[in-house]
Amino acid sequence: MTEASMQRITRQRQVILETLRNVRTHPTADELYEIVRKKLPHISLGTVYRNLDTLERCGMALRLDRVGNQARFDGDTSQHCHIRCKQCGRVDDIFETHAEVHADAVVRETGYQVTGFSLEFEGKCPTCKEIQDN
Amino acid sequence: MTEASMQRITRQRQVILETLRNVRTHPTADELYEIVRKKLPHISLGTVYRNLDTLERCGMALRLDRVGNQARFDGDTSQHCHIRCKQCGRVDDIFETHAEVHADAVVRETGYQVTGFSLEFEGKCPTCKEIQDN
DNA sequence: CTACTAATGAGAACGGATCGCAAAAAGGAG
DNA sequence: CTCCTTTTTGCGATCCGTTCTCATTAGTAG
Ligand SMILES: [Zn+2]
Ligand SMILES: [Zn+2]
Ligand SMILES: [Zn+2]
Ligand SMILES: [Zn+2]
Repeated sequence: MTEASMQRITRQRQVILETLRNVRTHPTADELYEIVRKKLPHISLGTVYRNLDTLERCGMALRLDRVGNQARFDGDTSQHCHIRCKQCGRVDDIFETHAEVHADAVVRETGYQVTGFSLEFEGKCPTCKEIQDN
Repeated sequence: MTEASMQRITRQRQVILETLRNVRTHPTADELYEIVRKKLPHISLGTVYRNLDTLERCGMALRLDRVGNQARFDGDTSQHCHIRCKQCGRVDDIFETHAEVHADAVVRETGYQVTGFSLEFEGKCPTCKEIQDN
């Protein structure tokens, strides 16, 4: 399912995607809901969840699986990885991947049919680092 | 908090840790609960959760976050990574890491104080692969 | 043994995510 | 435009993994 093949382009779907693409924060569903509500005050949280799900299945958004206890979403579907602040939960992008990973060796070791991998960094974000230092 | 400094060594705690260490499946809390119940029929699920939490804080167990919608736990705290079957959720170990990751470059790019990273593979496990082929 | 405190069992509560359903909206045909 | 069909929405109920509460139990020091 692609953007073109999505059967209805509703105002809600449009605004949700637009908002997700214009934000760099990898928001949770309810964070996105709060932002979208400024444009569509009567939208429901369920609609946000449903559309995020649809967008993910269309390959137009990514679900960052349970970084913390809530799912986060990413409107940038290009290849990049993430770093998460252990203290405040903030998630930032890492576009230059300074890593070399050999999946073929994993296949030999495990017998799995490997379809991908995710490399995620964790640490303390600049803001939390500064707060700690004071 | 270390093993020695844990204030009480209860039978429940003992059995939970023992069971977790003797299992290779990276069980969820309720899977572990079912196994432990065979030895301690009156243990409660809450106790399993509480002790897994304690063990994690003592560095005696690992919580594998964001594998599916349930947390999974690992009694092997040595350095290794995991591969997860997208179809059935099974998690296996990968002890030989065929990957080279440069965290220092990430520090430069993001300004984070990087404390670690996790590399997780995903794919289809041997069992699910065979089922599909038939 | 007693006294003190941590841990347990049972169940209620919490919270993120999903579901069910009637109403609304989108799109197509004429 | 109207009429009809199908998708989507809003809203509330529900699910389910996890955490919390609290009276009771049990580990440990002395
Ligand atoms: Zn932070
Ligand atoms: Zn991103
Ligand atoms: Zn499998
Ligand atoms: Zn493991």
